[in-house]
Amino acid sequence: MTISDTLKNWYKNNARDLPWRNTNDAYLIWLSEIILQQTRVEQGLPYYLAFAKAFPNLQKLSKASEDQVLKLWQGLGYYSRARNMMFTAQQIANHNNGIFPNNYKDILALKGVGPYTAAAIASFAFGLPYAVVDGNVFRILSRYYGVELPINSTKGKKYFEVLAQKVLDIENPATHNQAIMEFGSLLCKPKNPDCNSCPLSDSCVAFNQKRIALLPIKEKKLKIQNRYLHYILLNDGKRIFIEKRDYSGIWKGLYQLPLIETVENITVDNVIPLIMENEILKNQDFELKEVREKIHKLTHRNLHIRFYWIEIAEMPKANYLSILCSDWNDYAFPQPIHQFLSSIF
DNA sequence: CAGCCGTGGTG
DNA sequence: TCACCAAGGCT
Repeated sequence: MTISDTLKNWYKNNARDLPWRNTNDAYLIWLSEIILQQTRVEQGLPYYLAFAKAFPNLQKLSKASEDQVLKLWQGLGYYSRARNMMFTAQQIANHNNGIFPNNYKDILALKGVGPYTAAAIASFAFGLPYAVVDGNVFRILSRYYGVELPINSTKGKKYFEVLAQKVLDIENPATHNQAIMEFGSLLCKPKNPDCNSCPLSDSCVAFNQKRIALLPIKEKKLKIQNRYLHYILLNDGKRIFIEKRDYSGIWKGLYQLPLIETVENITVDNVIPLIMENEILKNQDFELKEVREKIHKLTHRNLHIRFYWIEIAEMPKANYLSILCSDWNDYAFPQPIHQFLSSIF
């Protein structure tokens, strides 16, 4: 019994029934893999179902509007994935006769597709012998073989790539890849792995040396910085202003309320003059109805967000998109803004 | 290549 | 509570 045999045998008895495992359609497999990047199955599943329904094939996706795609992607995070997916769909539709590339090199060349996703698509859709190396694989291999190289170092990544490829069952790459990831996801978990029922524990270096909790090793901690965002909900009873974010920084291409960003965490009283200086409220009478605060934590930022709910007699002329309050949910908003608007309207 | 890019679950 | 981190990739 190889480690792959054990994993596949375990998988046969423990696999979840997931929709992208019941198809050989490269488009649907690609869609699922993009959605699942840095995303839990439970979180990505409803998005996959919605996308597969709205865009059952690559042609349909290639003709979609960016706003439509971003609206479907709303709440999933890492919004560049959605834009890269559109770019790739259009490229394949327009320059490759709509035919999804069927070899590793060409799959890897697609925008938004890196080594992991290329190996996943190549093996699941085309049965090609490429080992996936994701967070699960890092964890399983580092524990089973007792590898102490940091998984986020160049040296470590290279080492685990080679090791994963060596362990791969080249006769059954698709099943092997599904099995090793499912095993890592359900049994060999980051915390409290179920070593008591693990079929590999006898020969697992980390288990035998009681170092399960110490592996895999990850170096460096990223520093979390603060940002201070002041969003203005300007409302005349019928309409509000919104705008589309640009394609730099967070929340690329999503919509937001008129924004003032400050370098420091200044008080509400000190923000009011800034609001009054803003083009949309210059020389206007307005009433500040309510201020709400929320700290929105990203992986690498703490966003200190304040919403200023301002009532005004008549919407001024301004370089914003004026929409009906009742239509607010037609637009893709970042999660904190979506939650705020959802509590208002 | 180190920093950037979301959201939500977990212990 | 809070650090960790999940089927990573881009620049």
